[in-house]
Amino acid sequence: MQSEVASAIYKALEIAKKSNLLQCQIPAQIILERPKNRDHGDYATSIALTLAKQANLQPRVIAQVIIDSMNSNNLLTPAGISKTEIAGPGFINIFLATASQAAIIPKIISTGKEYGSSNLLVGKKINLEFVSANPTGPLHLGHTRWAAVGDSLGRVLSAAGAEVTREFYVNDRGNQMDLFGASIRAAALNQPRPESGYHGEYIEDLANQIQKSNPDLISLPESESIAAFRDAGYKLQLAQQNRVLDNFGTHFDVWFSEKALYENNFFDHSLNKLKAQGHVYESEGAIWLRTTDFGDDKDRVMIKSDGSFAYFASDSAYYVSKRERGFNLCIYMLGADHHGYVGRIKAIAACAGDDKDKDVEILIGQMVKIIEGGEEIKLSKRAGTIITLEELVEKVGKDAARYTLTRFPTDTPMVMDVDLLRKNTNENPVYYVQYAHARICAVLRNAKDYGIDYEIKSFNPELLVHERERELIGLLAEFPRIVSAAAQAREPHRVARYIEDLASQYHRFYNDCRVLPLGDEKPTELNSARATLCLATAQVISNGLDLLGVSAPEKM
RNA sequence: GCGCCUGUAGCUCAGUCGGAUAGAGCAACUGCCUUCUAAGCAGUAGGUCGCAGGUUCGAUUCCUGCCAGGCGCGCCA
Repeated sequence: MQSEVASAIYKALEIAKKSNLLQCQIPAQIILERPKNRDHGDYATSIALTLAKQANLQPRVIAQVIIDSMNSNNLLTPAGISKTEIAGPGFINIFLATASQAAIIPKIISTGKEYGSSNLLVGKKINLEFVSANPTGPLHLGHTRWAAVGDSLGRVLSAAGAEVTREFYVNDRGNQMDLFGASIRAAALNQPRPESGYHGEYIEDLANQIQKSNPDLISLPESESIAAFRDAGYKLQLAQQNRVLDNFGTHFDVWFSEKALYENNFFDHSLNKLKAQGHVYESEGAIWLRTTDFGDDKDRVMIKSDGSFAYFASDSAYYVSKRERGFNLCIYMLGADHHGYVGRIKAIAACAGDDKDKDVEILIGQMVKIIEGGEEIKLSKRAGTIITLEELVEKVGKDAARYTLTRFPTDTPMVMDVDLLRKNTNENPVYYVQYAHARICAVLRNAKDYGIDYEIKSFNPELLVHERERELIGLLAEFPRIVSAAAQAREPHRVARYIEDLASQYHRFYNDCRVLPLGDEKPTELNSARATLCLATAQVISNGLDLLGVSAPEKM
């Protein structure tokens, strides 16, 4: 409906311009908004206000010209418009005819799971990198935020037509890995762990497991033994992360090994590529990338003066790898403690000859705090430091954890209240939304028992005239727009906020509009039409929850 | 010192092409179930949108400065 309305306005403007009633440039897109206030119609546009200046006319005069043009050229009825009015400084409020508004219902049902999808990002091949935790310990809260939001963003981008690869970068080389190996070995020997090593309880678990399956490692010469413990521990820990993420509903397409960047001369290849662009130089015995050419604070060392690779070497080669694997957009999701990397990653892209504003995007996730019993939880037995993903899921369940983490924009620090997430009331938005879905399913089960026919083919759109019905339908029609906007802005939380609105709107409808017959009444066409509306609503809630990776239960 | 993020109701937070009377949940108060799931709905109350300027028909939204809080500024990974 929306596009019909927009094009009707567009045509009206064109005609008015042709007949010299208006002198202005017609914008390519007519923006329709949903007014907050229902009295302002189903849609409203401020087009007359924005054109006022260049047309050199009062906004209200322009609005009148547009409306006259729509009237005299018979544009209203075909677009499903029943009424227009000019309001305030020059808004045009648009009211839809019942039947044309309700036409979205069968469309939703027949489109099913695909309703909300678009081709907005068709042709975009996106590398979505998130979590990328070091394989030296369990995933903690910061990772958890990305595990939820990143996965959801992947779903939203896919729904917008993009081809998305979810990627986890495994830092499987370097000092940290060696410290990790030494820590496990120390635990196996019952010796004190290295000063700056790893101290969580899980290190002992790893040591025990390795001892059990490979009792010989302990007796190897020290450096070999550390390496052996490192490699064995790394495999176990990575598998543990994989398993936990899997339980969480977050699945990666690629687990990319940092070590692999140094195999088959790939690093040299990527270095040559950067050299060819002219931003590599040597100084004080080290090899540098001149990232300051592109706004970074300082140049970065790739190969240290002792000949070893700096971490940044991997970053640069990794970027080259992504681009060579055919991705035309690389999205990095980083924790706030890494936001200092934004400049240098962008600079790598630019040094590789890419457009740092278009080919790379970096999303920063702010910190997550978790409170229970009114106090912040800081300690985790397992990790030795902060609470883990696994522990969070044990406490509140997968759905509540995922939902809560995805319903806030990532650039805001957030507080999770464990006690609240365990509540089954509308304090807890997950249950609020899921409950709406379960409620609809119950109504539909009962409708079936009544023999009420809510198939598309018997749907009569003229009957849904109640204010609550119209509001609900209007909101259902918004869903594709919400998903597209969420994809465009890389903000999956918009989907969450939308389904909360939708759930609320459904509950209001449910309260005021009886779906099923009362007592001995015989089912009417209105019962059917309302049941069909219920079915469409359930579909949209379910699609929305699915984009967040949260289940849509049929019973609660 | 420099950079990024944040500041909206008592609390937790929404509010991007700048739009009409700034919203939701909780907490407080008042109603609604012998009939669809009350895990729900309706109502009352609650605000100098951090502060001060600027841009314009119009600013919570854009720009500048300031104040407050969080985080980051290695030839570590």
